[in-house]
Amino acid sequence: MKFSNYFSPTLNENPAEAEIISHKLMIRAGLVKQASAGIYSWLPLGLKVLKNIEQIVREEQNKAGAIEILMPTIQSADLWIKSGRYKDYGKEMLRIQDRSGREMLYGPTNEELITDIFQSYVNSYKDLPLNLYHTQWKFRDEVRPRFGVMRGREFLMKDNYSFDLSQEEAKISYDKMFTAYIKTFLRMGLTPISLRADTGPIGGDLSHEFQILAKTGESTLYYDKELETLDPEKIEPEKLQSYYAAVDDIHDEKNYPINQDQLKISKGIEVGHIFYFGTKYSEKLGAYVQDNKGEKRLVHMGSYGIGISRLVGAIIEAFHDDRGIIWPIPVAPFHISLINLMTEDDKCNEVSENLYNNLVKKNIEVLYDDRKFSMGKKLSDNDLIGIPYQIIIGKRDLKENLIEVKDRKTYESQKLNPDQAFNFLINEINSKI
RNA sequence: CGGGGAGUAGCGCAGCCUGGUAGCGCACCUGGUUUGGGACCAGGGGGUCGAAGGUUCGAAUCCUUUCUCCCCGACCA
Repeated sequence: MKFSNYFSPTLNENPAEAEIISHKLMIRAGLVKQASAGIYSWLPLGLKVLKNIEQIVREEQNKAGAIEILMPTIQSADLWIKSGRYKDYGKEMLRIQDRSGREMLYGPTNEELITDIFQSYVNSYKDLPLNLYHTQWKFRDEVRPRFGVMRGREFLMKDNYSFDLSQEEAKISYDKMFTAYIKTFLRMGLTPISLRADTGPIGGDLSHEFQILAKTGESTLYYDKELETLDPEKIEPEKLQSYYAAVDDIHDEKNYPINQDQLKISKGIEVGHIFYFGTKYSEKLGAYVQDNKGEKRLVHMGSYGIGISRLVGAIIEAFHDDRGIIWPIPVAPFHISLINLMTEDDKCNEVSENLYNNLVKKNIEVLYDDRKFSMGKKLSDNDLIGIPYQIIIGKRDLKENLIEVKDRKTYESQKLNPDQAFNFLINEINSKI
């Protein structure tokens, strides 16, 4: 993509409305624009990241055997009245009426709808286990939205729902999702810490939340340091669940079950939550199957959520410096910023265009900064946007047929000729996607 | 929902106390000069001062009402 043809409005100054670093950077780098409190428009760069995150989550869900569907944002109140939550949810639920005065709502979650879908079609234990998911916008009318997309009222969430014949089988589904979650966050370059959690208003008996480490995180986590060094190929859910991990209001300084030198303390941001809640909804909404003896049995359910839009902010909280964002390659909006410092110079243009075309042919995503701005403006804009690799092409080095390849994270750079740079980056990026 | 703060050009802000025809920086447009870390010179465009009402000869400024946004707290993916 040529920057001059793109739409990526960057800002020099910090927006008055933003408080935390990820929010500031998201606005300055032109990822989102606030539409109203806790509601955002996603601009091209932000949308690319959002889609990349969504896709990683999707791939890991599919690998774990979940099946994708798509449920609507607007739901009828009927099912919610049946489940009892139309009353319980209170003012957080955005209630609306259609033209004939029918009670509708903008879904804050989808247990009711999914259970209804399930009970409409599934009648036999032979069809279990079943695990359905979708990635859809939700709306929760928070008392106080804040922190940009990290705590929006409208937010994109992947949520899925597992159906099993028994509690034992439900635990197997639960552990599959647990494993998928760890793998998902590791793939994004994050360090996930899983914590046993209170089940909260969704109700039930087993629940874990997933936090990712970030210096600016809201909660303080105390956990076994083993949790920091997980091999995505060898995730053992039972073992991981046995490790110590607690948030600060649960952790007891004087009494915790591991050695002091095993204990790590870090800040975290919650990005996922999983629940096993048994037959709570199947009971209320009548989700039964027949078992092998022909007897009707309530299905055991679990639900699993990942805050996709929140992750965009959380990843920035985890990866940034004072120059801007530092995207991990798997979620980055582009792989390479190709910065042409001298768009007036024929040689610079020629080398830039060639390299750009060759990289694009190899399916590398390149943002080619061909804008007619001064060098400093372009360099700082690209640092702000945070694309993981930069190729800097200027008149000075080109006299010796050299261009600069810079790592956005370490800020280390090397001078290579264009062919070497091409080969280096192809290898580098393909090994990390 | 309780407490606090803010709405003036696209963005960031000054002006308000003490009423008198609205200003700065950035961005934007035109021309020129520049080019290895947010360029420079010259010229230019852009605001019913959040909205409604009131006081006054006169309101961005004083008064009333209202809307919106932000921050702190209680709650959450």
